[in-house]
Amino acid sequence: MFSQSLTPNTTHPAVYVRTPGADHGEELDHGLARAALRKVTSGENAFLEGTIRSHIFKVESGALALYRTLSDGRRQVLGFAFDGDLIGLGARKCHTVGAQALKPTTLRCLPVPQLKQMVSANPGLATQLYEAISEELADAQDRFFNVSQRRAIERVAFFLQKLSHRNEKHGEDPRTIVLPMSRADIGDYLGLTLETVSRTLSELRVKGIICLKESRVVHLRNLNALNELVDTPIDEDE
Amino acid sequence: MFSQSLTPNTTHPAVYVRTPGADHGEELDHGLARAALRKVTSGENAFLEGTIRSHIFKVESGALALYRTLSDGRRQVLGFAFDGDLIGLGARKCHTVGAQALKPTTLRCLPVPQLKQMVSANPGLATQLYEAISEELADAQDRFFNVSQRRAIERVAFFLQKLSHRNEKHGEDPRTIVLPMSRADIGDYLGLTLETVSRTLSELRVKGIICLKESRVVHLRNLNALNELVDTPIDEDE
DNA sequence: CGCTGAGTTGAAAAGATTCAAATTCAGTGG
DNA sequence: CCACTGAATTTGAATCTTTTCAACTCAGCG
Repeated sequence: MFSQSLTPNTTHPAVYVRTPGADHGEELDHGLARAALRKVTSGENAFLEGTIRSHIFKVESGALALYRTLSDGRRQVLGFAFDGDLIGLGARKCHTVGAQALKPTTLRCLPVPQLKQMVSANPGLATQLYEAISEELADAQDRFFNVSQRRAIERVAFFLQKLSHRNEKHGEDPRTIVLPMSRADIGDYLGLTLETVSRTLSELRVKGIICLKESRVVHLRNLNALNELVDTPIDEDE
Repeated sequence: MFSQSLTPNTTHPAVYVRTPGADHGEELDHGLARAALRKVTSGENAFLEGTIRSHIFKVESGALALYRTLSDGRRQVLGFAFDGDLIGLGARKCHTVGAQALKPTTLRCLPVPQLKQMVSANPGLATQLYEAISEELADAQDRFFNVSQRRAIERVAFFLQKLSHRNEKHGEDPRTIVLPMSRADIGDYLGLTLETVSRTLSELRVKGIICLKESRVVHLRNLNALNELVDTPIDEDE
């Protein structure tokens, strides 16, 4: 599509993949299980934008924000990574996004040469990586779809719905969402200011759709209403 | 990253790849060269969203818009494809986007089973597809980056810059851009209304950055100013 | 107990959309 | 060849949404 090759100054977005329902293959998991553990403290970067992609990582625990920085200092959060997610994948030599821990986080680190070795030893792995990235792209398009032409309330609903589905997949309560990220991080992810995020959460609370126990703990009181916000972009009644 | 696995109702975005500077490998090109030709008229769909992905296509001539449709009928254009671009790639069985011709277009059609055969015969092809998709993802992130948090004028500048770079790569005049798509298509691509796109082009004209010979022919009079709009999102002076 | 950072809320301003009207253009049929 | 029709585009004005700037609250911490 239009997008890829036209970009001139596109730093290349290493592909940041999270394990889908099915995982990336035993081969990969096996290699990762024996990989070194690394701890990063809250606020620390697992890797920086533009640095050599020496390892790929699997998040054991914690949470990270994947971001790019604008020339003027603003940043765009491209996604969040949680336990079980793979990050740092990609065909390019350098990381095209940074990965900053949102809280204390532990990572398995698999050196890229070792990954390459595994791929050449096991051709099926390349296909798995292809599929994983295909998922990633699907996700990026979905996010684009749900952000670029939508109102703040729809964007925030989309965000909460995603987290809810994630909880569901992990056998956790889909109605209780613990946010490891700040309002600013959410805003940078959804293309909104932190004030708008805050206001919108308040609006959802007033409408009885969510309940804010603490500022970082969201309880979804009305999942149907939330889903409707995501599905139907116009003609939402009060 | 966060995006991929959380999505519940994510239709899957077959990966729509265009040939990067380097192509997708002789193997693939070879297969495509012998593939059947198909003509689609302006407005016709090469394939529809949700239908079985029976073939992948290479655009021989013409132009297409790749889009998804919202439940309320609105649509999101995810990209445009021009001659040389590959479309229809992806790991999923069904197309997750539709591809509508913007003008009379010819396509090479390679059946997916044949592609699979080629991949199994040539493991390197899987890696090439991986890299191609990695590019595609890079592009999607770049677009997201340049749309979600930016003003209309910056979005339109980004769009024009992309087309200019594309021309450059193809040995065409980077200052003269012929738009095969309507203002509405551009709006659906940039997350703006068609009126805003029109107004913004007028604004760029008034500022002397572009010159509109015809409504579909844009001449870039001041590339530096255009690039600045893309690079620096704030503090643009009049 | 005062700091500091995160979050909330208010009010004014900026930006985009919506609705509507006018204009241009391409293609058609007389 | 020209008027006519419909689609695409441009432009205007009112409205709506989000941002911006600022004030205020709250919790954790030295």
